[in-house]
Amino acid sequence: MIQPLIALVDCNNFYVSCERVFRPDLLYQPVAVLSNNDGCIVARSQEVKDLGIKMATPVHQIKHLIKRHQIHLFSSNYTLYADLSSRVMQSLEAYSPHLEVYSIDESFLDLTGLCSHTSSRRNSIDYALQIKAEVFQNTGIPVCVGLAPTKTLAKLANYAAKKWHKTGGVLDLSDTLRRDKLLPLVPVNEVWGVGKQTTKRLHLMGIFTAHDLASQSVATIQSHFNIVLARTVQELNGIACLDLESIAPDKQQIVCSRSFKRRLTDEKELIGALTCFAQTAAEKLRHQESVAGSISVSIRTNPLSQTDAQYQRSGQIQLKQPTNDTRHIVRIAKRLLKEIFKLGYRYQKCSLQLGHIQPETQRQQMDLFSVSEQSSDSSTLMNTVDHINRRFPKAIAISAAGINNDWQTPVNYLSPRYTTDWDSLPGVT
DNA sequence: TCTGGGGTCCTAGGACCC
DNA sequence: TCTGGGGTCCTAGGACCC
Repeated sequence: MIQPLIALVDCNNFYVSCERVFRPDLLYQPVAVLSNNDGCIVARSQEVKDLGIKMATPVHQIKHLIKRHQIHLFSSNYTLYADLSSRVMQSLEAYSPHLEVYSIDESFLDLTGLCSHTSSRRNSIDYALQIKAEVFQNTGIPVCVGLAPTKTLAKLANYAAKKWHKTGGVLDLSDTLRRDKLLPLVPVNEVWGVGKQTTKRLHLMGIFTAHDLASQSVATIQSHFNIVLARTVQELNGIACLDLESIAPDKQQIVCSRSFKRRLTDEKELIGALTCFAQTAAEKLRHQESVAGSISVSIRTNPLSQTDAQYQRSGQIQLKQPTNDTRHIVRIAKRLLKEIFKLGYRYQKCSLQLGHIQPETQRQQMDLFSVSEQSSDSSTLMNTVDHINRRFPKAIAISAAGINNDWQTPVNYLSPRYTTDWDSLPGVT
């Protein structure tokens, strides 16, 4: 039987690399990309990591470092990142018939039988090096490749390929001898699926490295923790428990939420924000040809504020009849907001959540006594709106969404949409 | 003054049923 | 004093991921 071979291809400092593709002058400069609100650091170049700046650090805490080291900042340019991501994934498709796009910057590829026919490790390494070179050639994005018989080990191989430069950005952990050498060097919190809380408890049990965890009996871990971590132990030992999912399942919930640039106190302004969220969420819902059976809305003040009075509440409604009509969702959201809104608080964040999502085609039969809230021409109208908005973004919107939404996030360091907007195409002089 | 957003999965516990 | 047992469904909350 052929040993399975999974590759994890992960882009290096993805958002930063995207910015650098069009700004080669920044290649060896410290570069960071900021979160939606220009509030936190969400991507760092190696130079920034070397300064000891951690992921999700609030910008205001490191102003002095930004100034002293002249760190180049960028607001998140998701349009650009999404486009480059799809180009990376397109390049990868040539290398395996089974590909799972795991996130915006990484994919699992099933290479079983594709490059192990000589059973020499060199062969798989060559294949991975080829993948790496082609992605860079096609997109300008550097990647690292981890190879192993399970997803968890492939993640680990990728971690090591990134950390130890002499691997050349490619590492194969198919060989158990090699695993025995590497796993004792990897802190247990670097294992995929082991987070902060689990790490704390593992430390108390004297488990500090990936090797320590792999040596535990599955039953022990299952009894002290849960099935998820028990699977991780098996995966670390080369026994696959997690399948490659080449077909992305439909989303089970869709969330839209934002922190506001400034605190909102007026119900009208919250309605405006909520209406925007409802439009975005409903559009996503229709894009996967689904309807939602429940809607919930939540609002809160800033929990980190020492001076503001705190308030947080959410409300949910199960719909008699599932919908994907923006107008209907907006109506319900407004009604929910009315129920939970309290005057006199400074609201920092608001979110809208669609749940109980099901395929449109399986929309349940109405019961005998309910009156349809979704008119028969609804889907025609929504399709038309989506169609127009795809060509002319935000051309059609619900009026309550407002035009001057100054609660929206500041983008002080936004780069152009180099690849998706004619007027932003980089020129050559 | 300023601290991201969008997801998934699992578990415990309550309600309810027979 | 004793106060069934087993099953399902739903929800809230925790933990994790990128």
